[in-house]
Amino acid sequence: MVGWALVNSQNKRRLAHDHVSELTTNRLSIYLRCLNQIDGAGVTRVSSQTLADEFGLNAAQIRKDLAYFGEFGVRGVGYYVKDLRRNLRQILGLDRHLRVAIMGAGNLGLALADYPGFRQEGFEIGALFDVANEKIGHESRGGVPIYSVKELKRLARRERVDIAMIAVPAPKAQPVVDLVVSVGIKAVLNFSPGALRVPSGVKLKGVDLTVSLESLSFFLAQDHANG
Amino acid sequence: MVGWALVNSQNKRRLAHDHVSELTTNRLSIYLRCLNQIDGAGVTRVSSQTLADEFGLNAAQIRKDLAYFGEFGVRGVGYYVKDLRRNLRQILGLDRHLRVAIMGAGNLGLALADYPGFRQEGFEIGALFDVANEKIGHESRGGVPIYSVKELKRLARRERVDIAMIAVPAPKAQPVVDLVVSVGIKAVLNFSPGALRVPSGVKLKGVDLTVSLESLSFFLAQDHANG
DNA sequence: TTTTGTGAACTAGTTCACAGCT
DNA sequence: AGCTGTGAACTAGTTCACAAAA
Repeated sequence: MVGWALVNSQNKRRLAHDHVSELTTNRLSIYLRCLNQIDGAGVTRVSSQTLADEFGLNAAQIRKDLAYFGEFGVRGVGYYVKDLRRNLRQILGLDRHLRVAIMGAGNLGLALADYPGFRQEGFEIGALFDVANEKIGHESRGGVPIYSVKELKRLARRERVDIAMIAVPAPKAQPVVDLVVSVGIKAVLNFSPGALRVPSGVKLKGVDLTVSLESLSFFLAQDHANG
Repeated sequence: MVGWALVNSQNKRRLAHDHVSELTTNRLSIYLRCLNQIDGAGVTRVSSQTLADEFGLNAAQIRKDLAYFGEFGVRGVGYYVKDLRRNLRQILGLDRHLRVAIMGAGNLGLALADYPGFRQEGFEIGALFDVANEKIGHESRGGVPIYSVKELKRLARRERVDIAMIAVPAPKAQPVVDLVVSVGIKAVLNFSPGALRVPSGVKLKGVDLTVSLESLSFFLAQDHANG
């Protein structure tokens, strides 16, 4: 009963210092996707067990993850799909519109800029930034404008940027995050290989394609050696 | 002392049924990257402590991860960089040349095909596959040819394909992995959002961009609410 | 002396199982 | 009766701390 805060009469919320595991936040995102799907299919109520069976999850874990943020279920009934969906969107901060900037207008940056999955959940890819003069002034196929990195400070000041994605070559990644942090961006998704340093208060998440591939390679090597 | 196999006179290797955690295999890939870097800088010997300090890791964990696969270190000295690098490459299966096919020649598939990080560690992106007739016969900017999915079976038979990357729209992802599995590919890296089903014996790894972004959004929402 | 390799201790994460609510 | 919310039990992963080796 310590560390709780009643934010409104219905839902309790954890305080910031009670840190939520990243595994949990990842799952919340997955639960939301599942709910979107079954909501789209016209289902109005769902039990943790049904969700678990349907999507290969564990029922107790679903309940525990959700219960951490409030009492969203109804005993004997389950969860109301639209209701839980709305609550999850709020918990994940998807109720407010988030603006994303992509650093690096290479193949990967341009692909990310036009990735349809992002807009779908309410993210707005507002701008690409690059150093190459021949790219500046142009835009991605999907219409995201490419600016000079020198413009980042000015543009980030003019209109809030919530998240930066780093899609620059590895050696430029650290200086680019440093810049991104210096303009006040507090969340970074890094696609370049290798670890980056950010000050505390800034959330860094990495998508490391090399590590993913090499991890698969390991599996194949094991399989190959004895199996 | 149970579950070990001496594969050669020098190095012990775990048997396949002693399953290695994915967290460990991911770290092995990171260690290899660190070693490549310090090897490039001309360093010949390194202790777990130095590696840990340099790259923000834990020394005991490095030693434990490595010791699981053999006795690569020298007490009182540390690890010989080139030697350990070679051993890690072998453990990760990077000593043999791995061939990768990408399913889906959209923005993301094309970007992945030309991603320089892959070739660097010895992966060969051999082909893209798509259903769109206007793409077939063309190639990525970097020269990776685009084939019809109908050709997958024939091409996979002609020359071994070790890994498939799935970069098709979400609703096509499950049928596409099913196809990939049916031609005998045993390792899949999925970039489409949502979980996929594969038979046991096939290793599936997911890179879920939506989950990553929403997890960052959660952090911002927390920060915003009370901070 | 230095640093590995590793059991033991600890910490985090998951699953069980059931009291309690509808 | 049915299903949530949750302490307790369990499992996995990390870090400590030190004996053994060079």
